[in-house]
Amino acid sequence: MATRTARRTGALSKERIVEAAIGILDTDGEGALTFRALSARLATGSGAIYWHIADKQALVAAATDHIIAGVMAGLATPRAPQDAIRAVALGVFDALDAHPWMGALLSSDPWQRAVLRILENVGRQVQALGVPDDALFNATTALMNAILGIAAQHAAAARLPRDTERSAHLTAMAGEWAELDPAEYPFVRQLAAHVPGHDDREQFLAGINLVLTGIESIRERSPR
Amino acid sequence: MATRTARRTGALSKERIVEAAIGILDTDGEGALTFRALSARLATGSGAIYWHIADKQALVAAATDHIIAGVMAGLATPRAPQDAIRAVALGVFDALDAHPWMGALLSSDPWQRAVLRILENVGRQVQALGVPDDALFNATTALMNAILGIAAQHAAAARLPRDTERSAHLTAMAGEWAELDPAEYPFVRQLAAHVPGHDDREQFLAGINLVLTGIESIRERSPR
DNA sequence: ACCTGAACACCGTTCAAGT
DNA sequence: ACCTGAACACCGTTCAAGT
Repeated sequence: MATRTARRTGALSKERIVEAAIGILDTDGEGALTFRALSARLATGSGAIYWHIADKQALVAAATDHIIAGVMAGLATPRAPQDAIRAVALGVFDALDAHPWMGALLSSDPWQRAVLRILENVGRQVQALGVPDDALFNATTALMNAILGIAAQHAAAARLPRDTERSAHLTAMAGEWAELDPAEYPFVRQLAAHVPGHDDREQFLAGINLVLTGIESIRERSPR
Repeated sequence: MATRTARRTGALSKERIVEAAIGILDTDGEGALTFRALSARLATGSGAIYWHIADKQALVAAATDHIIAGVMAGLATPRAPQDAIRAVALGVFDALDAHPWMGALLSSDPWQRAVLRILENVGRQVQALGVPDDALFNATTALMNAILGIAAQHAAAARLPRDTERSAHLTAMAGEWAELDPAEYPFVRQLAAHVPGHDDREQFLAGINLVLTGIESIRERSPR
């Protein structure tokens, strides 16, 4: 009887759990992901989830990995390594835009699976760029810092609950910045004035390009 | 009667609370900082703290700011902007080594006070470097990413409870890395082989220098 | 083997009541 | 104005019991 496993449109599985978690995170934010909410959505007991996943951290890590794996698989692979690196970076940027809750994990756990996926992809391209072995680690880390730095910014934005509260928080922050002692914080105040008008994505790409320029100049310095 | 305010070696204050919090965080890690533990250490009621500080996030932010402010104040200011930038970066690095729990906040809240302090300091030096206005923001952000990237790494390390558990976790992680499919993760595996032997601080400084090189090459490209 | 859901051991935060 | 500490409204996780 094949109906046995189909009792509830298929039994619980790690994949089903991860997909449900992503649904909650995307719709209601990271604060809404609790084992109670998750088990309600899956029409199961709250303890059942632990049969398939170790704990909450593993759950969020699996959700993040699920999305990053999809991004990496869907990437076009351009001829030039520089373009490939930009493609990876923008892929992560756009994924963060759609799933800002990933920022918290990506920027706080440097050795988890999703980060290793990005690292592998970036590292290979840096290698293809002809960067000498002794600079390979530094160059790749600098690019990862640029990518994960934007993850941190999305994480910060994701922590603000809802749109209304979000804009309230933003204006409160802008007010706080304006009140910074001009004698003590001239640079930050000058920078803050430029923030409202700028395009995040373009800004991010410019940061990646700056690091690429730096890597290039190292390569020129020690040819072969 | 002057004895009135001295009832309990001085009344509660934000500063006393922050210092007690730092004590707990340094000794027992971020997991140990609870309002119950904190109020016990201060010999007060758990609700009393809320009279002086808004909530837990504000408490950790104040603790981080307290330490970073001290670091920035104690900095020697070298002649060359590059040296000044390196001094700021290493100051933050060493503070993170002594107080790894700061990593979580520094790497996750880009607009909090402690981060603004670092940003102000770095930004001024980048300006002194003669970087043109249109590249100023990018150059400073790239340096901040390098500094806050190391904060994230310290945060990850700080989350591991005690030394015994820590080394167990590290070997478990090394084992996990070794088991990564060699066909899928050649770069990560190659990099992992180099990790055990390397000096964190030196590595960090090399990353800062790479970004400085990149900034230099931008400056050369568009003089004045 | 897989699932249930009550129970456990915590949290941060609030607030009526005190001084 | 400042402090007390019980109470509230949650959490993640465990585990005896079921199928």
